[in-house]
Amino acid sequence: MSDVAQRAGVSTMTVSRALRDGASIAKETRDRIMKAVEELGYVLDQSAGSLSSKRTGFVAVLVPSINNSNFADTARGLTDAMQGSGLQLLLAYTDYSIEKEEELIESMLRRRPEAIVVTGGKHTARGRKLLENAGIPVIETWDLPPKPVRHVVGFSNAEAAEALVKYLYHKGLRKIGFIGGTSNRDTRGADRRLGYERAMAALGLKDTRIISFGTPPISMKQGGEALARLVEQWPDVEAAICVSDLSAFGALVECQRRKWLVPKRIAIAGFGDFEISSCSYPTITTVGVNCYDIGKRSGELLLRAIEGERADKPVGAETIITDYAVIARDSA
Amino acid sequence: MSDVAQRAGVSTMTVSRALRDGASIAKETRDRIMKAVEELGYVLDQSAGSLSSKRTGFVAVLVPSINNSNFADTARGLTDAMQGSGLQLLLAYTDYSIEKEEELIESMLRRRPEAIVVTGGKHTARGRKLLENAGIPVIETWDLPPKPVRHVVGFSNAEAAEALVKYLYHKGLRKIGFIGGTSNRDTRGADRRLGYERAMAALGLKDTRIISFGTPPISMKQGGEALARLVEQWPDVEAAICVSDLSAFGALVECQRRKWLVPKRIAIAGFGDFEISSCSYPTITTVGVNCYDIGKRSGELLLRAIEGERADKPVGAETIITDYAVIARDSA
DNA sequence: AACTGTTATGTTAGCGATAACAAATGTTCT
DNA sequence: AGAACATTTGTTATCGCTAACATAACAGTT
Repeated sequence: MSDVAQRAGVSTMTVSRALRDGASIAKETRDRIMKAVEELGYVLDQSAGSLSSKRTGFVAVLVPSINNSNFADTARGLTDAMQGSGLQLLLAYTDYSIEKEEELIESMLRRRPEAIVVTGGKHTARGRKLLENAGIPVIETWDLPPKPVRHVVGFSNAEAAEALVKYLYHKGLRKIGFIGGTSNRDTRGADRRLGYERAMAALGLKDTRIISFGTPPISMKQGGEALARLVEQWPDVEAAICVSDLSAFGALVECQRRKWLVPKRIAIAGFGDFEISSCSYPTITTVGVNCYDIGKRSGELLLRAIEGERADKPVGAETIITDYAVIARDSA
Repeated sequence: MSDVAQRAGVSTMTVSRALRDGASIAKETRDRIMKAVEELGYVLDQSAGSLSSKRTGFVAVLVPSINNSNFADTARGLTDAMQGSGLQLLLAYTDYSIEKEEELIESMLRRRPEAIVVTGGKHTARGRKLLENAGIPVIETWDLPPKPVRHVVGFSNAEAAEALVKYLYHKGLRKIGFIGGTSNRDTRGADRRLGYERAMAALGLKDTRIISFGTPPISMKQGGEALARLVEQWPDVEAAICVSDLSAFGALVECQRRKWLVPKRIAIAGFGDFEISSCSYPTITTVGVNCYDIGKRSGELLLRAIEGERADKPVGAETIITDYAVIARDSA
């Protein structure tokens, strides 16, 4: 930077001002500096600037997987919301493990992000403590934790699954099964199963039919295999709710392979409104959950929260509940 | 850090050493320091450390879209390769625009990454200059640029598309069409179209049948619509090569909707070997391109390159050509 | 002309860590 | 015992930038 300053005949401070906006600087001087910058191919060192200004411009984001288009959409919503704010996403994926999440929280905090967005409300004890003591806005997404760390942008996965069960019930279906992954690593998946069980009980349907198969996130192929197991174990099953649209599609294809008509022989429903559900044949009934919106609104909240911190007026803990809706299509 | 030092009765330098590995420090002292760290909830400030050590630990990665599972796989390969190296991905997406890429290259370079990975070999003039003068290892992926900036990990999209045309030809198909996006923003898509045209010419098939529809990346739905246009314009068409598996699936579903048998009435082929192609019914013939491997091998190359820079022995420009293979399935 | 206010630039002192060297302590060997 | 070396810890000086304040230059007001 001092090279640039020398070339433009000013001090480094003036160069620094020229390279940011909002600073008071004569247009003529700025032009001269920009010319020098261009000639020397100088690129500002933001890591040094961050240290001095105590503003890194980072926002840490932890998602279970980037291969999941739902979370990719959330990340896109976040990026879009932060457009023009000078903030940059620091994205990492936890692989659906809260232990890995703990590690990542720590390594993210080392970068001194100005806010952190995590997926879900379940963390390791130490992970939670790290978040609480981070001294920056924390947003938990995709869930409604009973005891949030601070801000929340999400919805109740259990409630959404309940709504889906009720929809099927109104369609006259009674023998409804649920297909999901084995372990409880995927806490949102576990919540959906819980919602299924609660709704079944509330509707007076005593016999639950649950297949737990495959490590989350359960794939299309695994969805197909899970369906096979479901109908083998309960040949009378009339409908299958799948923990995600991917597995629902796998189940649907398994039916096609068997020449079973969907929803006549068996109804299929998914979760998440992935693109595939509106494009498959038949189209898949699912629960739309506004993934992009979760990101977008998290981003907006986070901008306000960062602004608040900076002005020494922290915003109170906010909980933003995002919409979900049963999307009735052809498969159920 | 000085708080920790005081509490442990040592200097900050000793704390710094305790928090990194490989430094010579007495086990007893380290334990005492770790205890103080734990008690105070101290988290190392890496942005300060980076400035001092001139090592940020960042690797910048630019992909067209994170919503595309192919690129997500590449990102996963990169992450996996860098596991344990202390390097962290700084991921951003260009939205298939080289102008946006230019902006992102600059904003990434401000963070002083130790290497940068970009998708494709086509950049704006300024973008290219920034990469050339960055003074760090540069890897271009997913392509074989005629004049690479430095390292390359990829394959020829044109050649892969040619192989697919030849496969269909050997199956006895002659009236082969191509479905892709409109603009040339997606340079890999354009390369695939080029490969299609070259192969058709080489096989003496004069009549190309090309539908350009939708802004890349072309979706499932658009794939369906594109197929409709293709058969409307050329009712005699026998096969459709789609620029990606997503559009191929859309095309396949459009056929199902019309009660057309695939591949009997029309054969369908995709590109990329997305999960859906092995799960749909019928399964989709496609070109597998080892997305994960591109990331993994880029990561490994990048580690070597960073190591080389550090030891002041820059590694020579390398070009790693990854495999692709026509995966014969049921749709063609 | 003297005062006030505004705008543009410069000066100084860090930000929080680590590199490089120096010093202190302990260990081994003759 | 004293030299030679290894191991552990401390000291000092940055890293490249920006905050905060100081100063200069100029315009407007009385």
